[in-house]
Order: sequence, then structure tokens, then C-alpha cells
Amino acid sequence: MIPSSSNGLGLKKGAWNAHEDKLLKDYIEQYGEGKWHLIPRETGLNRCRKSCRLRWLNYLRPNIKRGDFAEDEVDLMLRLHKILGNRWSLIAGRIPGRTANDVKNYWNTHIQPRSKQQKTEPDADEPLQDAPVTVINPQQYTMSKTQNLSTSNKAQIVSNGDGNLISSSNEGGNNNFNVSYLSSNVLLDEKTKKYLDELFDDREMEIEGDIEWSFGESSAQAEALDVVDQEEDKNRFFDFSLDEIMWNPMDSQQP
DNA sequence: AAAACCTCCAACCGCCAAGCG
DNA sequence: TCGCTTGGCGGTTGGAGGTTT
Repeated sequence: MIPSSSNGLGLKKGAWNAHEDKLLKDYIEQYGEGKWHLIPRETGLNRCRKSCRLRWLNYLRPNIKRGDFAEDEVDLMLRLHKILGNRWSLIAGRIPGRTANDVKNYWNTHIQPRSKQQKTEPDADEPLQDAPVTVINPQQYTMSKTQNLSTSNKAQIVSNGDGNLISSSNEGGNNNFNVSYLSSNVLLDEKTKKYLDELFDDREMEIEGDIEWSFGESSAQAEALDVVDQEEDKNRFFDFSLDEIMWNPMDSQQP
């Protein structure tokens, strides 16, 4: 906790008190989120816009869940982290009631120490989960950051049934998952389509067989996720980088 | 009882991208 | 095109409170 003090501009720092919380909450409930730069001026709060935004998002916002993460929340977090990396806001957007800060803190205090320990003390009986996967001349399909997909909308990233990846934008809302470009003719195998459906849609679906996730060992590879369908000996995989979510189907070329 | 140590998490910092004039 | 402002994000910090010695 940072001690209560003020910076060179006379803005207060450190823990918020109940009065400040009330001023902020009342203002946002009346005028809505977004106009952060106006809040200090309009409410008289002696806080910077960033501090106001953070306090609202991480603490004052309605429906924030507190306390320990449930088993299913942790499971979802692990799966999403494998795809998205340290994109806490995207991960939090898929876990109702949890903030990016919550997810990040939980990861840093509970999961990361465990995984570091596992790396230093590998269990001989357990297969290594982070065995590198060779990336062979990937064809890239880029999903970038300008199209919003929110948790409140059903259509997210889904296959359209023909093996093509499609997306739709949301109608506003928070915790957006942002994707701007999806190739309309990326061919997916059935198992992967189902996995994406389950992951990015609210429907529950059964996936038969295994989808194997792994990370490379170099820093560049560590930022990416490869999904390899080894069961059918296909070299199909996806590669989601940190800077842009990359789509790399190895054999997606239509004849 | 108290000092030392550890864990958790709220809050800050710095950076980046978008929007606008 | 450029510079400024703003919103948003991930990484990091450090104090509170709990636990151990």
C-alpha cells in the first residue's frame, strides 16, 4: 500500500477513504463511466484521472466478486492465459466479476510461483507441459485490436460451420475482447472449431480427444501458443502472440 | 511478547494507441 | 503529418496483516 501523500501537483495519492469513494461512485452512477478527466474537476476529488478510473474499475464497480477464486475460475484463467498470455484485461473479461487486477494479482501470487517451482523441480512422472513445438513457415492471419467483442454478447469468435472463422462486434460494453481482422477463409478442423466455440462463446461443448498446448522456450516462442493436432498427425496450429493474435493454420490452403 | 519474515493486493508508474485539432 | 490529450494496459511497488521463530 502506498502511503497517503500528495504529488508535486498537489494530487492525493495512496489509499482511498470512504468519502472519496462516495464522491466517485455518485458521479459515475449519475454521469456514467468514461469521462475520467472530468471527475477530479466535477467532484472536487483531489485525485488524478487514472487513480479515479482504477478505483472504479477495481473496487467500486458493481458486481465485482471478492474472495478466493473458484476452481472453475482458476481453470478458465489457466486456459485463457495459455492463449492470451499476460493480457489480464482480456482474461478478466471472460471471468465474470473479476477485474484485470484481481486476475493479475492471483496469477502472480498463486500460479506463477507454482509454475516456477515446477520448472526448477520437474516431476519425473509428469510429462513436460512446455515442450517446444517447431513452427514451420507459418501463414499468418492477424487479429488486431480495433473490433470489440464483449462478454455480454453471444457471438464472439466462432467458426461458422463451414470451417471458416468468423467474428462479430459487440454493441458496447466493458471488458472487451478486441479483434479486428479475421480471415474469412481459414479452414479449421472440427475439434479446434469446437474448442474455440467453447472458449469464446458462452455455450458449453464437449471436445473429444486432446488439444495439446505448449510453449516454446525462447522469449519469442514463449509469447506464443501453439495448438498441434498430434492425434491425427496434422501440423495444424495456432499462434497467438502478445502484440497481435496470430492465426497460423499449417495446412489451411484450400485445394 | 516481540522481532523477523512472508503473503497478499491496492495503488502507482510508465508506456502505448486512438482521437482530435 | 505532427503534437497534445486521454483512456487503457501490464509491470511493479510497498504497506497491512498474518505467520513463524
